Amino acid sequence: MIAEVAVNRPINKIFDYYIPDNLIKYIKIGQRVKISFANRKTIGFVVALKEKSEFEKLSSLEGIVDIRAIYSKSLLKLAQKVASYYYCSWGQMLEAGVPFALKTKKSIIKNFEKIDIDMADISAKVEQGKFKDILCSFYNSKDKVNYYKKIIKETINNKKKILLLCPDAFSVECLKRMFLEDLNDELVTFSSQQSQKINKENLEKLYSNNASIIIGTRSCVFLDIINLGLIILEQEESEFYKREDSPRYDARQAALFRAQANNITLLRVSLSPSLKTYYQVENNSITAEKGSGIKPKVTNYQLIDLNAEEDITTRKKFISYRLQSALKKCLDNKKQAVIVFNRRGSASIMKCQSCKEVLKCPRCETILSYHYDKAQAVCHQCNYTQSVPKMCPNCNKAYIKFYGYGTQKLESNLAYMFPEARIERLDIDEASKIKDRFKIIDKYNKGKIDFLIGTQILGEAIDFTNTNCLATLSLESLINQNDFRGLEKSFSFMFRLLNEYYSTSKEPNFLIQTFLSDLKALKFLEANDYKSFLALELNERKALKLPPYSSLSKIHFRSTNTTKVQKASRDFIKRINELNAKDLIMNPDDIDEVEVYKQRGSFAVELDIKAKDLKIVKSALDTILTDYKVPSQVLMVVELEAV
DNA sequence: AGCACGCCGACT
DNA sequence: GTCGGCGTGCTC
Repeated sequence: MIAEVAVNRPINKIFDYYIPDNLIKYIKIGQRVKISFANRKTIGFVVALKEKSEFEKLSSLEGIVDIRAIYSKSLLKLAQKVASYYYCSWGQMLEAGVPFALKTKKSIIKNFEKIDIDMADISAKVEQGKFKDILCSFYNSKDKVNYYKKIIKETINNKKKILLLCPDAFSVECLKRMFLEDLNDELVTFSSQQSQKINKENLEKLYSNNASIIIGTRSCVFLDIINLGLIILEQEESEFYKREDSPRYDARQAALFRAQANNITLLRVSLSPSLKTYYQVENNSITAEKGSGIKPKVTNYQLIDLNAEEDITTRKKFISYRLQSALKKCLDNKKQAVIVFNRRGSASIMKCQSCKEVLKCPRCETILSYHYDKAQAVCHQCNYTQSVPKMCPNCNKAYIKFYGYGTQKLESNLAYMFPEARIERLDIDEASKIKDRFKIIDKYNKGKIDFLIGTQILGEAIDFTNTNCLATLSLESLINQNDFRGLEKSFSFMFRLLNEYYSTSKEPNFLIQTFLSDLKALKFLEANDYKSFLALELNERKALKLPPYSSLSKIHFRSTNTTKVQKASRDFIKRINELNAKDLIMNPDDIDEVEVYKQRGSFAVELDIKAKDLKIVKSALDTILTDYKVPSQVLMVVELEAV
């Protein structure tokens, strides 16, 4: 017998392997197998079995990795579809979908006699149902979770299973906690932050058909689930659904393909739907369903315009008088406050007083931030860390001076202002692990913290009941000028926070302290009118022909060799230009305008391909990438639909 | 992706 | 003379 094997290489080809007699009775489609490929030992995926091969000089399989097939036939098909959509090989996509529990290479099985689980063929059963694509929005996470519980029970009653996809490991843990009481026996969770032991136990539980709700991150969209009846996308607006490295697929797109193939419902859930989804609702490709709950009214809203604030010393401390008095009132009344500030560290810039040289990351060329807890300069891009030289390393004439604010500086300023207050920070420096994040959140929820300073990692687990002050100082840092989606992202975050806060706080005060006080969008925040905000933003995009009124994809080239990235990207531009494709905009379109930048110690180029719709971009990429070979030592990442 | 093969330039 | 650059082709 012959196995058709897909390998984790950028090769659009399937390779035949002879199955040795002793393995024939164990081999299954969807299993991983140990093979020798191009003189190297590697792992491949069995995508089909057959009696004969056209190829004459076949090698034999060297072993079977999985007892149970990790992919059903329909999942293999799904992976193939997603692979061709995102321009990677079948094998690369299958590799990206391997369950967390099976990712170690230790799982190679030596003893083939102890096989007792054999469920691989059960999922051949085809579901009868109807495909639907629905957006469901809520004002707060409590309403959302109650709705989840209701729809999960309904689905379970129909003897179907639910795949609940989360953007990150933190959300997986949040939902797990919320479901634990009611649904513990039915629940399994998967994430890279969970221990390997738990991931394994849960996979075992899923495979032995003892789980009805499967909660997990991105790659779980490829989990083999028998009788899947519903896919939920939690926080559908989150960018974390997109994989950062190649294959740069979007789990939301994969989930859509899966729902379509299985004739089931894809439920997109959000407290602040993305502009793209909202646009699709407007154009009737997604159905909007009204979530339960009442829209909270915004009261005691204060916009603190830093341009108008008179006291310079206060401004220097970055805490305005009005914020200071609101915090004092909180403390006096034994109430809590949450202060949102999105910049980590203490100083955000370090500059020589003489030559004006700024300390930069040698790997990324980004500006380093100072973190006083470590007493080190840190790159927020790649985590590069160095000590701060006393004298300027460039001119050796003067001291390095610290400018700008971060959460650590804010914390120390608040501690100076309110020595009696219990202040803590919730940022990646303070809580890099999810357990630590929950420790801080639980402490706050128990009333053991007066002021909590948090970055955007402030999740949905915070209980605002006793919080009488929510302040944000983050508007300017959230609105990233380099990204036209900065406004959407920052306001989506603010609306989410605002609605959660006003739904739970008994005596809410909301303060926005900013220099950007005349932003139009702020009015919609005060009115809690997210829909009008989206409409405003859509108008802006329409005028500038930006997505969703156009389709923007990116081609990334990376290498440790500058000339090689430059050459590769120039060659790519030439190929695009030779197509003479109508309505296709390449940026840059001139080979002399290629800009190489530093990223984590290597060199990178980013090319934009823009058109009226995705079809035009895809047809150009189809023609170029079919016979395209990425030059050696260069990494190419196709980022389809970059926004 | 890696690696081998093969064809041209600039060096001990 | 040969060492080494990288274009092309192959991997069951």
